[in-house]
Parts: sequence; C-alpha cells; structure tokens
Amino acid sequence: MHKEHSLTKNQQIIFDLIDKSTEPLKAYSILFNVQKKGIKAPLQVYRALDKLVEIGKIHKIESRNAFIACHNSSCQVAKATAFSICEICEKVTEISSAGLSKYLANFKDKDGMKYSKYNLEFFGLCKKCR
Amino acid sequence: MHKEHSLTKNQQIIFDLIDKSTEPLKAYSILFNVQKKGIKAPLQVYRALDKLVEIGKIHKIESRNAFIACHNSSCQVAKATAFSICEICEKVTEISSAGLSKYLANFKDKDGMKYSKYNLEFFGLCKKCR
DNA sequence: TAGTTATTGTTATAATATAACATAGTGTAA
DNA sequence: TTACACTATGTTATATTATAACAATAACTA
Ligand SMILES: [Zn+2]
Ligand SMILES: [Zn+2]
Ligand SMILES: [Zn+2]
Ligand SMILES: [Zn+2]
Repeated sequence: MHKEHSLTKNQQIIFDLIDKSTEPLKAYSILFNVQKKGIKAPLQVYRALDKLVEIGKIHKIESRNAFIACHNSSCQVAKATAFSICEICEKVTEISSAGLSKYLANFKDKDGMKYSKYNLEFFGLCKKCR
Repeated sequence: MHKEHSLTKNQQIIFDLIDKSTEPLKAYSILFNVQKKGIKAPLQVYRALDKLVEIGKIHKIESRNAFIACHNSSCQVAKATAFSICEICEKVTEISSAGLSKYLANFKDKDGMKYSKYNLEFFGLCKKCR
C-alpha cells in the first residue's frame, strides 16, 4: 500500500507538520514552522512536498496553493482526488465517495479519451458557515 | 446570456489575445504580448483576467496557472468547469458533457452538502501524444 | 451636476516556485 | 570493500505568479 514508504528526515518533519494541521498549509508557512528543525530553504520544503505528493501522503489543493495530508485510504496515490472547500472559512475536506470516484474513473469524453488522473475541487459553504 | 457583457478596453485586448490562442496563456506571457498596446503592468493584466473569469469569458486552469477562453455555451459563468489536460503537450480542452455536469451539479457529500461551484481537471494523454 | 462606482495607471512588494551546483548518504553488485 | 548509480540534502541565487497602496480618470446614476 502506498502509505508504507519510508520517509526521509525532511519528508518526515514536513509530513508530520501537515498531518497534524487542521487546515491546508502553504509552502512558506511550512518553511517558517520547520526552521527550528534545521530546514532553512524553500527548496528543501518544495522537494519534500513534491515527493510526498508523488507517493500520495499529501495532496495539493491547486486553487489554494496549499497542502493537506491524505486521510483517505481509497485514494489512489495522488491519481484521483476530490475536495470540498468552504469559500468563507477555507476549511478543506477530502471527499471519499465510492460513487464519485467510480463515475470519474470511468468517465470518457467525446473522443473516447480516458484519463489516468483527475483533481476535483468543489466550492460552497461548510456547515458552520451556512 | 453571460457572453454579452461589454468589455472595457483592457479586458477586450486581453480577451482577444486569449481567445485567439490555441493554448492556455499565462499572465506574464499575456503581459508581454500586450505591451505594444499600452498595457504595461502586471496588475492591469490581473485585473482584466479577474473580471473575465468572473463573467465567465475565460477560465483559469488552476494546475497550470494559465487562462483559456470559454467556448462552451452551456458552462455556467465560471461555476462549473471541467478540462482535459495532456500531460505531454499540455493541450487543454474544455469538456462539455451534459452527463458529467449534471452528475457533479447534483453531487452531495456525506453530510448532504451541495456545492455552488466546482472545477475538475482530468489528466492524460491526448490523441496525438498517445 | 454632483456623487458614486468601476476602471485605469503606476510603483513597489509579497508570495510561490525553480535553476544550478556542491556535498553527503544509501543501496547494490562486481 | 570498492566502485557505481541513485537519492537526498544544503545553499545561493533567481524566476514566476500575484497583490498592496495610492492617485487619477472615466462611466454611471440620481
Ligand atoms: Zn487522498
Ligand atoms: Zn466554512
Ligand atoms: Zn466554459
Ligand atoms: Zn498531447
């Protein structure tokens, strides 16, 4: 399973930070928070983020340039992601819906093209903000 | 219909450029291309882009930080967008599928939350690149 | 025509991300 | 164990994307 990669030191530090955060974190906010652990340069952060995304431990929320940990065991290594985003409080939740992922995984466009990967971001108001 | 907004000078210049492009354009590439028409600063470009996105004449491809003109009359003013993106040649096409948009517009998550907006980006290989 | 709003112009700066190069660790196979 | 390949790290500099702040104009509207 994709969760079993052994992380390097920097990857682990940065993953831990993202994993315990209740909100998506931005790269430079991560940088600020790990400087006391010896990670001093943006590139160190971005390299760890790239790897963590690649192995599916975190996802990038493209519309926000921010990163969250994956808590969705059915999510296929960064290949099929769906999120709900509250436009007021910016709360982001990974959507885990068998129906949705099945529908999208099987979606074919007019030319019969099938896709190897997708990212879906829903926007609305969360419970609290309604 | 949403296409009937009358554009201001800068908006028109920038829309024309995007509209006649065969590929998504990035903000600073747009800036470079309209400097001869008197648009000299990033902000002038970003302001026009914001407005054009808001009224649905163009869409932002979030994963690419690039903009394409909307050629999809059924697309509801930037509220419901879907694209296919070729990971080799970077060709981007707006997907116009009644089935897909119906499915997503009606999608409710576990909490019964309905969304006012979504953006979906599919990735794969286009015909030419396969 | 005065008041209001949207748009523009301009300079500066913030925020996000990568290039390039040097060094160090890790696994593997002769 | 040594050479090799491969990955990760550290570091400086720079590229790319986007917004803040303020002044001036144009367009709308009561
Ligand atoms: Zn996930
Ligand atoms: Zn909320
Ligand atoms: Zn459209
Ligand atoms: Zn292609």
